[in-house]
Amino acid sequence: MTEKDLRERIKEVAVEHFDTNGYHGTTIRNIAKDVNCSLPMIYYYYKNKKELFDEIIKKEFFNLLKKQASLLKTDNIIDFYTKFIFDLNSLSNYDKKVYRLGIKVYLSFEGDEELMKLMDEWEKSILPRHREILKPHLKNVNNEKAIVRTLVHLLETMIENIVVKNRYLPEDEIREEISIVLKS
Amino acid sequence: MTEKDLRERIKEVAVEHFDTNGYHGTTIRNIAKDVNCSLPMIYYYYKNKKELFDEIIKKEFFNLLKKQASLLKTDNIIDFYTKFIFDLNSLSNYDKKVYRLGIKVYLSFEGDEELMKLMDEWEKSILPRHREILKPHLKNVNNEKAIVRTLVHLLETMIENIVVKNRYLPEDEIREEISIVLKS
DNA sequence: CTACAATACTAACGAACGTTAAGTAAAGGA
DNA sequence: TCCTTTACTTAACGTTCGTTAGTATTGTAG
Repeated sequence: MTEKDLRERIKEVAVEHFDTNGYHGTTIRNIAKDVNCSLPMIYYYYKNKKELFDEIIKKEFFNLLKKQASLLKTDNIIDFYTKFIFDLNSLSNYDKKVYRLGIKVYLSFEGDEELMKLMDEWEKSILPRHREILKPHLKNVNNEKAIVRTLVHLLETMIENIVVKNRYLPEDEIREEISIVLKS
Repeated sequence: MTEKDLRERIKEVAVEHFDTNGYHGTTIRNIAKDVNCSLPMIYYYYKNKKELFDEIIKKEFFNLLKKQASLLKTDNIIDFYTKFIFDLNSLSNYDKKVYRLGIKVYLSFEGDEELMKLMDEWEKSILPRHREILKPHLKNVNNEKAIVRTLVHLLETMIENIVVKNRYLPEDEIREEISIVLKS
């Protein structure tokens, strides 16, 4: 029965349900059924539905973001960003669903104010971080700020395509688009 | 009491609720309360909850898209796209919420398979349409396809920023980003 | 004035929800 | 051997949900 830690299994199934049916569309009963455990076991490991959801965003999603943000970068900036996006294609299904859920909260389609505040803080860190990465490569351009902004916007859509819409983006298409922005 | 058509008022309040709380988080009772009518009146004008939601997407959202897509275009392509995006800032609150709901369905965060299919069809029409618009302006470039794709991706993020995240995007920032892609 | 449709309401249905009370089974240290 | 802790169960609580049956009110055409 306890092939895997039950607490973990509950979370995995919960990700599935929250992703497919949304917070309000997800029921503890259905999670318990899929986990093949009794209903109160969910409450044994998690205080309530909201805490289960929060743990997924706060731990799973932000861990994913941090792991992704700490990727080593190559000296070729276009290679770096291409790889950064392309690797999302091979994220595990679980990670993709966690990511998807996170974006849902990021777009304020779900979650409460507390989670939204976490997202806002994260968002504020995005532009400066990429500006730092791109700084050495954008020395002799006058519209550096706009280029960074455009690139970040472009990255966002590509992430959404892969993670949210579950599309496969080929490496050369990613490279083409990034090049268009960075070689302007 | 009947200052405005009740059927219409129900739909307006429904947009508000679906937008804020999602499909499953929205209750007919709360809609009725905000409309200040009795609960069964909702069922008098709409078959059920799903039909109310569907009408918002099928009629309101797609009308909005069509209206937007039929905008007259200027001879300057950068002006055209800048205006196209910038004008979203001054969409009415109701239209913004309808748009937001539509994007939610577009990203398959909500709605059933039928609605998703409508979205897929719409999505397929996007690239060819912009390719047609851009064709005369991208004659002597070899990566025309990639540029169109990049532009559409960029437009998507800007739309999301304005409509979904409810940010104000200044005209010059929009113009800068579009120029970066189109002048490459 | 009357009859009949359209519009509105009160009240309630059964089902499903989040959550918890209360108890059992197993395990491990004293 | 007893006792405490951990892991788990059945059963039920009260609430709210979508939906509808049944009835009253209103507007209007004859």
